Amino acid sequence: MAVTISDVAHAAGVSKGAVSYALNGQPGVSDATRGRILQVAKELGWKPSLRAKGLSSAKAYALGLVVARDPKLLGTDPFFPAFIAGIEITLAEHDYTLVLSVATAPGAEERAYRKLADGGRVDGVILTDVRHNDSRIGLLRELKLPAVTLNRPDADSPFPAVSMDDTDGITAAVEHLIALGHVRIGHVGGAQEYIHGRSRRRAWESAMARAGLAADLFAEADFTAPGGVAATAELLRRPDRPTAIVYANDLMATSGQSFAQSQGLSVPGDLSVTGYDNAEFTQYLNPPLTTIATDPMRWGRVAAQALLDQLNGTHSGEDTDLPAPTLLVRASTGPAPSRTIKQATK
Amino acid sequence: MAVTISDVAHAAGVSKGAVSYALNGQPGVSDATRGRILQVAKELGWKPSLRAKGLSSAKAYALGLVVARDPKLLGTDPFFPAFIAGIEITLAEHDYTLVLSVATAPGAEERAYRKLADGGRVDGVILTDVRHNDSRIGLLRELKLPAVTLNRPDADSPFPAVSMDDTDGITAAVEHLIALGHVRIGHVGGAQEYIHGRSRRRAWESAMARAGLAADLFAEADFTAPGGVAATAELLRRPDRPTAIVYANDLMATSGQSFAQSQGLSVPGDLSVTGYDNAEFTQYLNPPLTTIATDPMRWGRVAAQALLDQLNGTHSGEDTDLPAPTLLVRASTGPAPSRTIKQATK
DNA sequence: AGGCTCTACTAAACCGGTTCAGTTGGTAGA
DNA sequence: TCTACCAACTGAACCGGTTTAGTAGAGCCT
Repeated sequence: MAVTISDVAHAAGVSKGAVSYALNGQPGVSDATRGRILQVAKELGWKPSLRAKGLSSAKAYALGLVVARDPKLLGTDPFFPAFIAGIEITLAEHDYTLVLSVATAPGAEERAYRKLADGGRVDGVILTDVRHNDSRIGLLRELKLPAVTLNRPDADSPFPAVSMDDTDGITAAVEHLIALGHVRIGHVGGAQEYIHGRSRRRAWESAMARAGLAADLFAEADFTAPGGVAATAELLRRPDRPTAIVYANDLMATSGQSFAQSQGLSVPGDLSVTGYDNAEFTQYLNPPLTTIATDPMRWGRVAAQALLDQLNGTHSGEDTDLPAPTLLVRASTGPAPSRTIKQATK
Repeated sequence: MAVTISDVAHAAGVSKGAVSYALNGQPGVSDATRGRILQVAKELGWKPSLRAKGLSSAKAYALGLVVARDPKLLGTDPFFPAFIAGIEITLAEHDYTLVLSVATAPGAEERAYRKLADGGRVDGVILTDVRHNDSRIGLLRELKLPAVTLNRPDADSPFPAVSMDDTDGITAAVEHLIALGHVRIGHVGGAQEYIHGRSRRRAWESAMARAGLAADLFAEADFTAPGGVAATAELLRRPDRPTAIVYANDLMATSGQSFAQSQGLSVPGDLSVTGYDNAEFTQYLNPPLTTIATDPMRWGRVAAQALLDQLNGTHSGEDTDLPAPTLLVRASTGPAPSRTIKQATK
């Protein structure tokens, strides 16, 4: 329908091949001819057909991202939109596009990867939310789909990783609380199925151990708000209940803080709380949340670049380490209560 | 690299054409032959190449969505992730994929649409965040790119719209506040450049007029949290400051409520507050936010279906109306204060 | 002058599908 | 028995690029 390479060739009085060489900056045409062809192409408003290009060069000029989340969780996590924006910044510079799949139903995730791979819709994918012994590693290997993972999987993975350490942030949070005099510091973890759920828990354990404190106040949740409530309730029910809780993400911290307040506890008077992610709304909570400020946009930018490098063979093969996120102290953390612990009112 | 239609044809002892007919359910092959071909194709693990299919049938089998937002705002709006999930649900049923573009820099938006159109990367796009006299309508017309708009643009648009009325929700919020005895009900609007910013403002004005109340407590903001703070500050500075504020979205309501509290006002004792969207975190605010519960996922599902219908010519050409979102009363709204107005403490 | 190499280009094959124009064989109708 | 027609299939063109093999002509060397 639009103007094709043949039209340009005809108008410039050369063959299709010459036009292709000229437009791709390849040798095989004189500078004079190249200039004329480019001129004609511009005049005719020629735009290369991605489809034709893809067919002959066996590339899709697209990267894939499969997000497997509960729809409820999707709208709340501030990570993805910023992360995707970062990916786009990189892709826009390379005439690639992003194909996004959202898998909400169980089993839909594997189907989504297969769909992207089978038809050759994408040239590679970015793997987020890496899980313990993640089955997707094997799947992608089987599908022969190049990939980049966010953080290094605990299972053997042939794919380069782009990592943002979460140890430092959690450690800083725990040390901040210890400096405030807290001793019984609990941790509400994300699903331990995720490696970032695990690493944050381990970071909390290590920091506690280094300070000679017992890391026994742990409750596992699932990164969701209701999960945060349940886990917080569990910790507060303990006879030796914590005076501070380090949450594995902002959403759980938000709902946990809200729950504690509804039980008559003052934050941070009776309970200090820290989050993770620095979602924008956390600064408008009452009190504003002490949290750990990550940079998802940068993560997206770098991950996309690593994948592109891998596709054109210029990737070093080594993992990339991003600067660790830092602690952002706000008003949800304060000195440990000096009085004897009083049970939370039921 | 993979198995092609020629491989299947050879293995089944027929021509490429016959295989194509068989696999697409077209007439021209006997049932016996068709069965044999399908059998062979399955055995060989044949998957059609999207690229080849796209080239010969002049389709991309993909829909586009361009999101033009400030990166800061992106992470906070609960609308998009759920909306995109809805789109995916529909697309997954039709072997289409979603190409997502995020345009953060000014001017990037138009480039993004051109990029999607030029190479033939997508067969159509969904237009969100429709603006007053939206220039994208003309652009898409020029690019000959089929589209569906979310809500009907105020400028002349040839594209079908999928609408979710926001009048009812805002009206319900205002009436709820009036029933609680409020008289001075303000409105913090979103950017009036957006048609949903305008329609929410008009809905507030109409509801006030119907109750015989003056609609003079308006402050325009931009749907962002800092904007909500500024607009709230402006309204509270007025001598006849409002006892209730209807916000055009949750993010502004959240930051506005937080700001009012920081000024020593009690919510809802001194000031009642309503939001719009029902972002999950709003139920964990202190107090939980009265807001309007929309259904972005359904919107995405229906919009994608409308676009697909349009592409294969089965669209009626009429706009689709979705059920209006409803008011969700929580604790941020309460009876109007009976005492004389005291100035907010500075 | 003949042979050689190099540049600049053309013609055609190719990617993997769809689709159109024929071809074949069988059956029905006269 | 001859024609007409139809179902079932084949071969080739086609989509719009890339890429390979081949060629014409210029320039250089001996």
